Amino acid sequence: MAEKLQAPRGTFDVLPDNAALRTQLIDQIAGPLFAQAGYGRIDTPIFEDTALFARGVGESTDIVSKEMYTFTDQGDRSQTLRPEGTAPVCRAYVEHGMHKLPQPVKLWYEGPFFRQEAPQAGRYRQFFQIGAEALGSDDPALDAESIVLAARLLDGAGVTGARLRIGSLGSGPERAAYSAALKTYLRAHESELSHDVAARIDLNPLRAFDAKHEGTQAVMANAPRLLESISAEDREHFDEVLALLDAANVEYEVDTTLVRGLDYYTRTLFEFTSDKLGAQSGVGGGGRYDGLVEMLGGPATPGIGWAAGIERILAAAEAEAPQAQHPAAYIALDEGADRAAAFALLLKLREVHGLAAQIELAGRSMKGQLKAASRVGAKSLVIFGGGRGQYDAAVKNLTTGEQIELDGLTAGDYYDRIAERVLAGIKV
RNA sequence: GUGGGCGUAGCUCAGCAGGUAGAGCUCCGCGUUGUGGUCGCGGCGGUCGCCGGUUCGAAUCCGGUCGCUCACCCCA
Repeated sequence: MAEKLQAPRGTFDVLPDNAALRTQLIDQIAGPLFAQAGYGRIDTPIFEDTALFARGVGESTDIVSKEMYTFTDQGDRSQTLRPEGTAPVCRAYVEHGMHKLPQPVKLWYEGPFFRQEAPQAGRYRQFFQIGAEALGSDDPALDAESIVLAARLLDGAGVTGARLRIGSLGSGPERAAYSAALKTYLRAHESELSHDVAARIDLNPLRAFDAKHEGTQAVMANAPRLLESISAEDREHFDEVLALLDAANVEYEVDTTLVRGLDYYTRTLFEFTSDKLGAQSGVGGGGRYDGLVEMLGGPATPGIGWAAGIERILAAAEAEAPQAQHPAAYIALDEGADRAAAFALLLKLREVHGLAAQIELAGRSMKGQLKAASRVGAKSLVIFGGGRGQYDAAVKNLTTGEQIELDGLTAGDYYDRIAERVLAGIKV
């Protein structure tokens, strides 16, 4: 038996109802929000040099170490399907010399991303994200503006009850000192930690805070906190971000244990969660990445950004699919009708009169055509007669049931007369 | 990769003390030999995931395998 073909594991088809929901989110909600805040849209390639992610995202991250879709192209170059959006945007910023533009440069994007993980609720191998990046300033107001945008997007999308957790990772020597202290602490409790956490004490000790493993959580409850050891300058920056969020009426919880799985984050870090999503509770998140652009070969450039999962936003929002457009006219064909004339009318209604019009395409009975017209919500029905002497065509208002019969198919203005009736709902 | 749950019509599911398959919804037709949304009747549609075993006989029992799903890990 031929094997059944289906969408690859962890991927999905977006069918029309769902597509309408997505289009609405991106075009009606996100687009205007970003435009208002001075963010310009950017689209980067779906795949990039593997080195971009290896360097930018970090070798120690799960994303780079085991989740990338990497392939070798015909030129023997290692390419990778993008697993996240920040590194590519920074690459584009450098490549196009955007540091010469007025700073900060604000960019947003939307599209598919790829990570080879075991799929589960809210986690896919191809998933879609909306993201925003602002480069070239470390003003805390930029952090606040970015976070407010994310919050407003979730609001606009109908996500209720989302929690915003926020923290600061600090920077520089304080962060390095903290990292060393945490490693020492973790090693002292190594036997109580989960296997995974113990194995990456040196690679990425911070992620121990994120473990669900009971023993690990018990250890971490008493672990030293990064937020308490950041520099005075970073603390001041963080406090100002919080003050601005207060001013914006954005609710948040300061979380001293907040960590994220990408290496490039510094200072401000945040995450939106919803309890409507199962184990994958994160709707979106982001933070500051003041060293990333330089790491990618550009000038020292601070930056902040976030990304939110479109599937997760929609799952948390449970929004209704917008209604499809109702056609103004549905053209039905009686047996023996002049099909060419009916087709010509169809195009005339669309192209000359700008109407949404459909024509019978499935060979249904007259009764079936009436049902079909009703089902698609057509306002009017145009019936082409079968040349049995009754009429050439009839226009029926499907709401009122009124019907008028029009003869004179060969007259030059015949289609226009029909269109007139359709537009007027029969009466002229 | 590891563990739990599940795989029967397009969709949602029933059937499982083993006797060769059903419902609802959808779709199409008829009821009005030219006219709809309700209702009634009828029809289309399934190698019961796949392979093997037990049995006179398996969708129903056993083994394997594939797939889906949830969870761990991690993250959008």
